[in-house]
Amino acid sequence: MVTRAESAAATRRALLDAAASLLDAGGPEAVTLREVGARAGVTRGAPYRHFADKDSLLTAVAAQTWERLTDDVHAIRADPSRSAEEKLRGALGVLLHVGPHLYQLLFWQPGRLNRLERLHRQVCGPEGDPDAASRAAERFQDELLAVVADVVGEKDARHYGALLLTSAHGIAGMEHSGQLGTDKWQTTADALVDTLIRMIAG
Amino acid sequence: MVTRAESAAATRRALLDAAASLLDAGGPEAVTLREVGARAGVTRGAPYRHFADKDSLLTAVAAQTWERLTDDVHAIRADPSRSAEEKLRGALGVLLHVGPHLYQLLFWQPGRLNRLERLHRQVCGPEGDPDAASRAAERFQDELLAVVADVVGEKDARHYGALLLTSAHGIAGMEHSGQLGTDKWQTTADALVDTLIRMIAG
DNA sequence: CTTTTCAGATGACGTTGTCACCTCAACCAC
DNA sequence: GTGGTTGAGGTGACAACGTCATCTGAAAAG
Repeated sequence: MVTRAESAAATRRALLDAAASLLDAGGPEAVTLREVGARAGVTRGAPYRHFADKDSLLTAVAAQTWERLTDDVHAIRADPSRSAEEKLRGALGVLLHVGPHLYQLLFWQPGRLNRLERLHRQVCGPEGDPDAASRAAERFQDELLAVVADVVGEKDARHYGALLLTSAHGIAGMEHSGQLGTDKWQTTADALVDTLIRMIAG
Repeated sequence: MVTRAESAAATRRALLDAAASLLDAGGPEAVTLREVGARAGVTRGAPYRHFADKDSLLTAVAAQTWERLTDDVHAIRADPSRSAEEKLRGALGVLLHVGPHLYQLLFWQPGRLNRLERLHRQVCGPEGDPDAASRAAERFQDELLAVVADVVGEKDARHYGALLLTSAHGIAGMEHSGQLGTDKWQTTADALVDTLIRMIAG
């Protein structure tokens, strides 16, 4: 016997998984609410019982992904067999190993707010609550910040943390657009991360 | 009296300008072929006389933008009143001052090839010609490479050029998503670029 | 002048996000 | 138990979009 809440939660999970799977495999254009619904075993209108609109669904996928990445970095941070520098390399590697399309979603911000969100902000005041995805991304950045602090010290952690995060972000983007392996640069993401860490820590 | 070629060239220019303007102002979702056509004074079907499809139009906008940026960097490189380091700072600044939506287009790659392009490649052989946008982007990178070489020397130019380009790319992306001015990092794009150049050149 | 060419207009089609409305089984108070 | 409520999901419909086939008219070519 399945209760209604269980069924709904399962459907919501299935919708998120289907969206992430479709995005990872076929890119943003492959993510249609109709196909997401079909993969989750429901029809095109059902997602609107769980998410305000398509943007909200994608935002939820991003939040879920950020949480997974945060857990990954947390696990690396707790691994006693790695040095501080190796932990930093691993933490940045977590970002660099996300699939291109899913990665783009992590740093994507939805368009204008839809009707429902606008109503929600109007009712709960302009300070409703920041995006769930933004908060999840912030937790990831906190974990990364802690790893950086173990390498360069608490004092310079913010400064070098921002530099490392932005640089890793750019390395990921350039790699995903296939512009790192060309004849011009002839380098790899790993080599660039190595150079960065050596410049900062070494 | 306007000849037909002149009229067609003017329409093509108007289409490109309209697309760039719409993208810059309203983001990707505001760029519809119907609105682009209307801004250019034609109807929705006319763009297909100048571009294979919407992706080709956007690619042409990207190519045009890359060429403008290349000229900007070239002008900075020829300015005798700046030091090599100042030229490098200026060249990276050219990238960082592109509007968010237009910037995203620069590093965007269109989806699957459409029918017409596929036919073209099939007729002209698999080695038709690489994307016009890719070639324009490569020319920009050549200019940047020359600026970097004047700072770190010819030998290390490729290595540090890749690092600078990827890092600047990431700084731009994080700034555009509004994640640099937060309480967590409290830094600016300029400060990060400064740190980078000081680490490499200083 | 006749014919060809080609930029542009127009109608149509399939797909998509979204909403209003309907259904029906799980839930809840009594 | 029973009757009313709730809420997940299905369905029809609509507007907007990219795209194509077809038509038109004027510039170019002969």
